[in-house]
Amino acid sequence: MSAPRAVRIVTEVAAVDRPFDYLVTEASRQVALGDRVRVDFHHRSVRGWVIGEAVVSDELKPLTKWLGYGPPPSLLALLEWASGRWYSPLSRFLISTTPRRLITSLPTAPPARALDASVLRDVVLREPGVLAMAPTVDPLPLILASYEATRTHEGSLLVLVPTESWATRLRGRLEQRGCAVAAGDAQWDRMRAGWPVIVGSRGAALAPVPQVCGAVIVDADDEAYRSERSPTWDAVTMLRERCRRDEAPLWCTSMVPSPALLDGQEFRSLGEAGDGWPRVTVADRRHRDPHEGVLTNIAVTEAHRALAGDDDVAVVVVLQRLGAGRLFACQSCGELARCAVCGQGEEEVDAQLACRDRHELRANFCRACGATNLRKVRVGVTTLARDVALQLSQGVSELTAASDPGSPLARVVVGTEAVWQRVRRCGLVIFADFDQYLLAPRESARRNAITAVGKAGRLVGSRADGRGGVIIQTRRGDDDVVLALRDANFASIVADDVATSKLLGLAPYGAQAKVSGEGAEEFVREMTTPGVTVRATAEGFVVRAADARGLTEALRNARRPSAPFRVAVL
DNA sequence: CGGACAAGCTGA
DNA sequence: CAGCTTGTCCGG
Repeated sequence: MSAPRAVRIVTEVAAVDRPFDYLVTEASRQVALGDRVRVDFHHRSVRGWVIGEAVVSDELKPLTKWLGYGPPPSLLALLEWASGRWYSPLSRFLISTTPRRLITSLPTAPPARALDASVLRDVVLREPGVLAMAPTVDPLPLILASYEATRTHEGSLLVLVPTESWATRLRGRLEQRGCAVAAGDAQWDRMRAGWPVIVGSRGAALAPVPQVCGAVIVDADDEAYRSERSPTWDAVTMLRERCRRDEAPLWCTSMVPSPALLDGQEFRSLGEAGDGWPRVTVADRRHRDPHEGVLTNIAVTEAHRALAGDDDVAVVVVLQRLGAGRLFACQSCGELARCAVCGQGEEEVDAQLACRDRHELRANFCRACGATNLRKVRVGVTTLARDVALQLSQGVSELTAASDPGSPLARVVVGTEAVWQRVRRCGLVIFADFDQYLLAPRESARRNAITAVGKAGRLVGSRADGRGGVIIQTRRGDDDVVLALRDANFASIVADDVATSKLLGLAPYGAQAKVSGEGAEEFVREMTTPGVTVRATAEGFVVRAADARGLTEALRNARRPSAPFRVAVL
């Protein structure tokens, strides 16, 4: 008979964000940190996780049963950090790393085998950190180099790509070259056993491997790495912390690194960056016939050339959809109506014009030439598809996120950004209305615009291979972003973004959280920590602090309100 | 979250 | 005042 033992348990009941202690009995076997157990909790039988040891006392109830393996101790510690960092119950994070079925035994992980010399021929190892990588550059050599550099260290290599379909393809390519790869809920036991390589999307940052020996995040600025639902954690921040704890190197690639990704590091380019970008033609609509169709003459000419090629899908016309907002343009000079304060596109408000933030409500006239004939210039996918079909005399497929993924595509496709998922290759991508990107009301709008062209480049190929091209239809032909795209040189854009982030106190030069809901006001009223500021917005409140640590502290120290509230840490 | 228990309401 | 609803408390 061994000495009595008690453990600290967190239950699946998210609303009760507090651990409770239970006695370990002979029946509950040798429970270890992270394991899943069943306990009687307040007249209910619930599942939970062991998160630590506890002091034995005769007031404790015994835990009912050992259920199976949970996250390894190192991941458990990371999740505890994450629950503070993103202000969320620990059980929320634990649930997201828990397999659907119970795992009661683990396989033995194979060794991380050396790769064939032939596979490594063109592979160059890079220093860990952030690498600017042009969109058409294949990240595989970087991943193979990281594998080769870390495979003799204890632990697993985590490889993250933005989408599941990309992960599936990459998994096949790595297996073909001799890597033992595990991924997904179905192979949870393999990951828990420490398989050499893990490949996945955002969730792979929380793969249940006992130790990380290295990690690669491809396209690290992709929005897919941030969770939309609460908790709003992001894979880059999470994996940075995980690699720091495991003393493992982390390589991040990005088409145009954001200030948050760079995190103060210097911007390094991988190879001749410009060559990996597509050939970009700017069709400036200000200097064109206002009666020209939705496609400019140059776009029509290029489209016919692409249709003569042999790509299954020859032409893709992309329309960035922007909620209900509509842009207004002057019919005389072609200039867009923009807010004098913030530069965002303006929309119609009570027969006048104003930006989304309503900085200035003003009369309906053109700031550039004074004319009063402003006109809506935004169209939806359906209208656009009909007009494109007429202009090109071609059958056209409409493609949105709601489209049936199995439906066949015509040689001309008109759609939203859902096209990046469906179309693998084409001859020409036309951005019907690039201003929708340039004038989007977000700090990251400019980088999103560039990234969209990068994704187009993955369909049409780079300027170096000369296969296809991208046409940008815009009324802002002299915009920095448009010029940078034409020249495939983004150094000044990156530098500007860093300067803006410093000025506005955005990550990594400051931290903020959005608080909303009925109890939001009561919650933020408690925040009196020096250096922490609270600002009211239309949706609730924004709490700002000098860094993530200060923000975490301010949130944790504030008393929880009685009314429901939501916190989204950015 | 959800069961326990207390206080409030109702109808015979 | 039993039987039911509604509200608040608290969990090991």
